[in-house]
Amino acid sequence: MKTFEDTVKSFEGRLTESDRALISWIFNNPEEAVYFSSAELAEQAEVHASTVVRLARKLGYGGFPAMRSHIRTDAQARSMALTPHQQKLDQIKTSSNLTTLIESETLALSTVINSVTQEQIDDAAKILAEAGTVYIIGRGSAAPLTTHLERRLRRNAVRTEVALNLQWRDLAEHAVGLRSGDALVIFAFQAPASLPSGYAALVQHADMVGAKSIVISDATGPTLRPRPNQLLCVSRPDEGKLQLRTGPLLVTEAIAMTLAQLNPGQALEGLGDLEELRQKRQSEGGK
Amino acid sequence: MKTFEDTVKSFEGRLTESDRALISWIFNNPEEAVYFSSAELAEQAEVHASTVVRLARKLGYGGFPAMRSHIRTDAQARSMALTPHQQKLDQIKTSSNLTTLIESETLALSTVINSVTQEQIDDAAKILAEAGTVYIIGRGSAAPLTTHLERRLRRNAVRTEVALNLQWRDLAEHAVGLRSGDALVIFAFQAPASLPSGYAALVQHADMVGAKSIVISDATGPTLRPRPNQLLCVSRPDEGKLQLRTGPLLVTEAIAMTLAQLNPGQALEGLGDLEELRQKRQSEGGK
DNA sequence: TTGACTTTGAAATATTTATTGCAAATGATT
DNA sequence: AATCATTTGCAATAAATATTTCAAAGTCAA
Repeated sequence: MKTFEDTVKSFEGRLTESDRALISWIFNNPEEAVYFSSAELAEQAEVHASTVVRLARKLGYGGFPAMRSHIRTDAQARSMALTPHQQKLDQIKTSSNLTTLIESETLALSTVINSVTQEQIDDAAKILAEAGTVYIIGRGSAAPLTTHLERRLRRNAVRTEVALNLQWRDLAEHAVGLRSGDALVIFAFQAPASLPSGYAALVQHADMVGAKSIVISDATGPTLRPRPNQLLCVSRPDEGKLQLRTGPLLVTEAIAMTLAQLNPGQALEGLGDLEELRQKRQSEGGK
Repeated sequence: MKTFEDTVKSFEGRLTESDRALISWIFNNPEEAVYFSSAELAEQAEVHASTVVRLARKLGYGGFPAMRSHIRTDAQARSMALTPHQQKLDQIKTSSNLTTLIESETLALSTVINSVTQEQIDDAAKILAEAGTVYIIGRGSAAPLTTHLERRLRRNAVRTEVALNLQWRDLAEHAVGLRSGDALVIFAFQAPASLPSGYAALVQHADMVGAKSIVISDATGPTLRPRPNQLLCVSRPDEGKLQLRTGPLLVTEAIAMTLAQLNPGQALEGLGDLEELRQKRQSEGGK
C-alpha cells in the first residue's frame, strides 16, 4: 500500500516553500502530527493554516482530514512492524553497518563530556572572539572539521584563513600572515610520535608573534609539544577504528555556539541561515 | 503522572452500564480510541454520543477532547517505553552548550534508523561500486560532508570529482564530464525553493547520459524533483535548530563502509574496521 | 400504580475545525 | 520599471464535532 511518503515522492506538481516546511515537519515529528488539527500543524510548522489544507488537496486528498488519516495509517503500520517482531528486528539491526555505526557513535558522543569541559570550550571561544584573524589548519580526516569551523566563523563575521589539506611543511608559508592578536586553530588527530616538525614550528611561531593557539585533538593530544594555549582532547572508547570525527565536530560546534553568544551583536543564531540565503539570492540576482 | 486508567480506577461516583461499555471498549482498543471523535467512539461502543461526553465530564475532564488527549498521552508514554530516547527533548534547552549539544546529537543519531534503512545504504553503495567516476556535490552546511565522502572514496580507489561550494547554476559546467556509468552524489539540505534550476538540470542530465544519482537530504528530501535513483532522507526531531549534519555524516560513512565490503580487493581497511568494531561490541556486551 | 429518581436518546445549540474566496505581497519575466 | 503569475495570509463560510437541553423510557420503593 502507498504510504504518505510515497505520495509525496510521486507527486508531480510543484511544491512551495511552505509546503516543504510542512512536509518536513511532518516527517520529523510523525507521532505528534497524527494528532494535530490543521491549525496546530500550521502553528508548529510556522505556516498558515490555509496552506495546510491546500497542501492536502494538492497532494490529491479530499481534504486535510483525509491526509491526516493516511499519515495515521502509516504510523500504525510502523508501530505494528515494531512490536511483534521486535526480536527479529533487533537481530537485523545489530548486524547492519548502519546500526553498528549508530551505536558506536552514540556511545562515543556520550563520552565526550568526560574528556572536554565547558570551561575549555568557553576559553577557546573567548580566544576566537578576541582574535583578529583566525587561521584554521587541518588535513586528512580533519578536513571536514576545518570546513565546518570556517563556515561557522564566517557567519559570525570572524575573519578566517583556511589551510585545507596542506602538507605540514607547506604550512610555514601559509602562516606568514599570522600577527599579534590572531588565533590559530589546529586539528590534529592520531598525532604520530614523529609529528612533523611543522607543527612545532607553527605553534612556536604563533607564540612568538603573540597569537593564541588552540588545538583540537584526540587522546594523543597531551603528547603534543609545544603545548598550545588551549588544548581540547576528545577521546573515544574505540579510537582508531573509525575516522569519523563526530566528537570533535561536536566540540567545534560547541565553541562556535559559545562564540555566537559572546558576540550576539554580530550574528543571531536563528537568523544566520536566513541572512545567508538572502545574500546569496541578492548576489545571484545581481550578476 | 496519572494515567487514564488511574483516573477511572479512582473514580468515586457511579458508572452506568453505558459508561462501562464505553470504558471497556476504550481499554480494548486504545490505538483506535486515540483517533476517534466522540461520535465515532459512541458508534463503536454502541452507545449514544451524548453518553460519551457525559462520561468525560463525570470523570472530571473539561470535556471529551480533554479525555481523549489524556488517552493520547498514555499511548505516547507507552510507545516511548520502547524508544527511551524521545523524552529528553524538553530538558535539552536547559544545560550548558556542550552537554546540550551532546544530548541533542545523541538523540538525533538514535533516530536515524527510523528514516534510513540498511537496504538503501546497500543500494547506494552498489551504485558507487559500479560507477566509473563519482561526482560529489554539496554546498553550505553540506560542504564538510562532501569533503569526508571524497576522502573516503579515494581511499577505496574510487575516482572522484568534487564540486565544493559552487553556486547551483555553475554546476552545469562542472558536470559536463559526466558520462554513462558514472555516479552523482548530491547533498541537499533544507531544500529551499530556490534550488530548482540547477538541481533539476543536474539530475536530468545524469539520467540522460546514463549516470546514476544519489541524493542525501533531510526531511525535505521527498519533495525533490526530479527524483534521484537513490534518495536517503535523514530526518531529525529538532530540525532547523542546528546545522550539524552528524546524521547524514553517519549515513555517508555507512555507505563508504558498505562499499569497502563490496570492493574487498581495492581496500581491506573498511572491512577490518567493522569486524573489529563488532567484536569489541560483543566483548563489551559480555561483561 | 404512583411518584421520585436515573438513564438515555433526539434534537438544538455552541464550539471547534476545515475550507474557500479574495486581496496584498512576492518574485519572475519582459 | 511594468506585467504577469504565484504564493500567502486574512476573513468569511461551511462542515464537523462537541455539548446541552429536554422529554421519554426505564427503575425501584412505597
